Amino acid sequence: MPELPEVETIRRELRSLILNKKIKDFQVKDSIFLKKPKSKAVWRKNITSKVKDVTRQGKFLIIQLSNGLKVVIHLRMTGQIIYGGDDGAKIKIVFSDSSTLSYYDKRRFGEWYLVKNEKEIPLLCLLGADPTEESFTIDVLSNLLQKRNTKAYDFLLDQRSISGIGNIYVNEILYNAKLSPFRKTREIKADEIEQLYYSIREILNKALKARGSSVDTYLDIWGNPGKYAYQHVVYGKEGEFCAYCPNKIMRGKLSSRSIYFCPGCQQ
DNA sequence: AATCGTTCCTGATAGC
DNA sequence: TGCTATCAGGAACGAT
Repeated sequence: MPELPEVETIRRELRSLILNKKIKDFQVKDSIFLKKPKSKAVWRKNITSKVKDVTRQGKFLIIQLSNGLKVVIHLRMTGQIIYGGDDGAKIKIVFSDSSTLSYYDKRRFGEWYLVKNEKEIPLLCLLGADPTEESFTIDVLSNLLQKRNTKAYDFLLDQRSISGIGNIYVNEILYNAKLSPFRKTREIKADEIEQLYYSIREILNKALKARGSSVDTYLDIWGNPGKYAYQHVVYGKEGEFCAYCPNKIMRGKLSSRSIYFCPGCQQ
């Protein structure tokens, strides 16, 4: 499940690798990933341009081309981007120096767009604050929490409030902040908001330093796993003792996905 | 209008 | 042992 730290790790290294390279060919083995346009031929015709920049918005990876078009990729659950790669790739970008980028995706949920404007992608134009930016302050978080009337867990996962957090980091963040996943956003007090803010920053920064979490299929562009899963304290840790109290980490269901939390610390 | 539950997809694994 | 059923989760979609 590539979330902000994983997509950002990919972006940073991909950028320095493919900047100013010209795309020579675009090979597609499975068209399910091409969301807009859907035609393989239109992609092949329009993608042959130079890479001007590689950016990220939330969990979207964006390859900016000199011809003004943008290749927007969302890895969803099992999407992988590998520099080089093999013949098993579902999509392959070939550069004029013969280097390649390969795309793999076991569960086929990934999304590829080739658009003039990000606004053509429904969720992308609605994305909320990037929690790793300087502009994301305690006040910003506080205002966002007031605007919503939902549970802390659902709030953090909603890409329209804060972008980039998925199920691994939401569980780690809430535990670190000692905040219940069921807590209503408007009922969170000022000192708790401050703690939540620092937990968001700290967990995402540490995950970024460790090059992300490889619990399922995530790999960096070299095909190597990230190391943050070794630092997970609640995600996938059902039944293990909490580090701060005598309780054990519990697993439950919220909004039809798995939540992991300490019933003692996160009241 | 905003929130909540269901669906998509396939590989891994629990359970009979 | 071998098969089937269930689970995993990001975000669109439909229902409330």
